[in-house]
Amino acid sequence: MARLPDPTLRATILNAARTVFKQKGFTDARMADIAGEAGVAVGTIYLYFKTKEALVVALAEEINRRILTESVPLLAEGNFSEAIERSTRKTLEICRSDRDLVLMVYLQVGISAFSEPCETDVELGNSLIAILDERIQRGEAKVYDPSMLALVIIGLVDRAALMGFLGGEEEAQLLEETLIRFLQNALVL
Amino acid sequence: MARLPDPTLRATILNAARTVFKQKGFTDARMADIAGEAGVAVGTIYLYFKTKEALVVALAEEINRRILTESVPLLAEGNFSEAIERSTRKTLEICRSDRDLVLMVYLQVGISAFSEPCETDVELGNSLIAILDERIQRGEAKVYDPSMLALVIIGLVDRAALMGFLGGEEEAQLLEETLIRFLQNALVL
Amino acid sequence: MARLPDPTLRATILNAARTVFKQKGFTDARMADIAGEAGVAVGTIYLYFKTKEALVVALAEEINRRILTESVPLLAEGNFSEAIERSTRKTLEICRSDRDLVLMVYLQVGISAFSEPCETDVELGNSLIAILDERIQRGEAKVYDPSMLALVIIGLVDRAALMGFLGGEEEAQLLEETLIRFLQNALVL
Amino acid sequence: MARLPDPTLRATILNAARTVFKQKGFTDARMADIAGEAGVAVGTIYLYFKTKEALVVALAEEINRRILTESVPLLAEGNFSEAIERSTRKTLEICRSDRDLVLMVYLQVGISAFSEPCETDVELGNSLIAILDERIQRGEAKVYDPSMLALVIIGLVDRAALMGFLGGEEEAQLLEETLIRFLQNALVL
DNA sequence: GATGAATGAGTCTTCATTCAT
DNA sequence: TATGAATGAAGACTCATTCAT
Repeated sequence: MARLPDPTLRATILNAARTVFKQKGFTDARMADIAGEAGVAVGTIYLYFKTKEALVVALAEEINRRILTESVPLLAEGNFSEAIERSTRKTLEICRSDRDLVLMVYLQVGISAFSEPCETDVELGNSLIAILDERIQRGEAKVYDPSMLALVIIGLVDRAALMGFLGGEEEAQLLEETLIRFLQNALVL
Repeated sequence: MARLPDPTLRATILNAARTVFKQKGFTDARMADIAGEAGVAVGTIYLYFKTKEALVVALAEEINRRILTESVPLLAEGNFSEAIERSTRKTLEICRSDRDLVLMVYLQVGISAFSEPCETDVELGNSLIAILDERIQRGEAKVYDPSMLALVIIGLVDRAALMGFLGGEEEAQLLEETLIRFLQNALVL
Repeated sequence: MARLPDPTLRATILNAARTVFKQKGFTDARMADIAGEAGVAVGTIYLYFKTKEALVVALAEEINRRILTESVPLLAEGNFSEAIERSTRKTLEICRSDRDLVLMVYLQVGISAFSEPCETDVELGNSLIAILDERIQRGEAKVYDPSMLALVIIGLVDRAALMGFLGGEEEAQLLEETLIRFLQNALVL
Repeated sequence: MARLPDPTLRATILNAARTVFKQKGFTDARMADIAGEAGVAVGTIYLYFKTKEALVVALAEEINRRILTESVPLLAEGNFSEAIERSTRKTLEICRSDRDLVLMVYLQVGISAFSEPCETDVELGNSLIAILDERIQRGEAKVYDPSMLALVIIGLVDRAALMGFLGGEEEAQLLEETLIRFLQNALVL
């Protein structure tokens, strides 16, 4: 019986991968598990993703993409100090609703440590650089090298998101406030 | 009386593990490689380390221990702003001379993400908390929750160290300066 | 549609296992040897048999099945004394043509001594019990507890088959005659 | 601290081996377990036994030796029919008090199937042959080839012992009675 | 004799990936 | 496009045995 071509199959598989990775971790997740969760055959996964690692990268890209479109623009709008707060909260919120994805991003560090950063990593960096450069030009931000600053901020927020997850709810909240003030103090002129 | 346990063997094996992990990464490093590098039999490794992962954890503990004894105390001495600079430079220097270990530490995030933080992680955090608390009490540092602040700083410096390694020498230098000023701005009252 | 499962592959693998077990014994037989003999990949074996021991059990079931269908029915037909002779000769013949399998059956005693008897063991016992009970009812056989008698006979013939193999051809023949008369004297009224 | 030379160490080790083999089976029993149970170092075992298998053979010899000295002579004394009963009961009693050893004997079949029978196997066979031959000469026993008959009887009793153990107490008793009458019917003229 | 640290050969099994259908 | 049977490389770990003390 021919299955109708499913244009959303890629997304279905990716969601299945997320679920299974969350339950079992990267190493213990078997492609067969993911196939089962997605309701497809193992071979089908390979029509959409070249390797198991590609699934992780795609998952990481997904959260990067969300931050890129939902969180980063907030940093460019309005008063810098408030922008930092809004943007940081948004980023942590995104991470919170996809906590497993954040772990994936970190896992990916292991995967890509010796390889190339993925496309959205670069995009995310560039967007941030542009915004920070603009803020510096306008005299709203302390003067840093924008590229390095972007690295520092991404790393910091990323790491804070992970740390928040490893602790409890209350601690996460406290960490969020600390992080925002930390960033404001470090950045706002 | 039987052959006495060789007290240096553990260190020999650990160094071999560092070398091999550096060359091949965690996953591609075979226990046989490590044994060969250490000049012992494979089984001997298992007399000192329960699993392959235990080698990584031990390696991570090593760098934590160095930061704890060499780098953290610098943060407590003298003028806070200068202490931040000295301590940060020292930390990055330690990381630089053991860049492979840093990657290991990051890899360990993958290993221990769902498990307990290792002993030295906790110690490192507590030391930092004590120092920051003291600085805040003395009115030298901006007021943050010390625990959260410690997390933020550890994460930040850690991440920066990793990032520096992924880039070139020049970029690493620039990142170091950026990081120090970032920390100073965020912390010093 | 995927490659269809090869219905003969299970038998091919089982035969290869028989050959290799015969040559090397259970412990020294490597799964790779069996795979090579069968002309399949190692992993393929695991599609049909859960473990190496499962191969032995399957082999043991095979000879049980043959005895059950070819040998046991002879015990029910015609004159009891002659039935004993025919059935015993047939059993030993089956064992002779599959001498390696008999050793496997014995090996299985080691494997399953503390676990459940396999399905065909039970079937074999039940068939024998039914026949012996019938013979006793008809006054053709000396009166024993049929269940226990079945155990005794199975054990005896089984053991004799093994012993015959361990000796030479001539001895085997002599053992066969001895066994038949032994059974006739013990059983026939 | 020098341990006093223990003349019973061989027996101590053998008993430890019996205990551990009983608990874990041959394959899963580690030499270290046996050493621990015996309260000696691993290397010490090798002063008394060449290999792990040698422990099994020694254990098997032990039960053979007991049957040889305690059970077989009973078969030579007095009325044949009663001698069969007494001897069989004794044999099964020996097996019952050392049920683990019987399993070892069976395990040994796996070990020695392709190698030589052990010394006491031969002795046991010869003793039995002599007695049966004598009984036949005296016209007390049905005429069989004594060698083959010995094999049949040893195998039968041995197997019955094993089977009895796998069942319950009551079944064992029933099996014993069945076996004795079976042997009497088959043997006594 | 006794010890037990060191050895290292040995292998079952897994599972990402392929490809015939 | 989808399937899933077949592949086979890969490797952590065990444990019987040795031997320096």
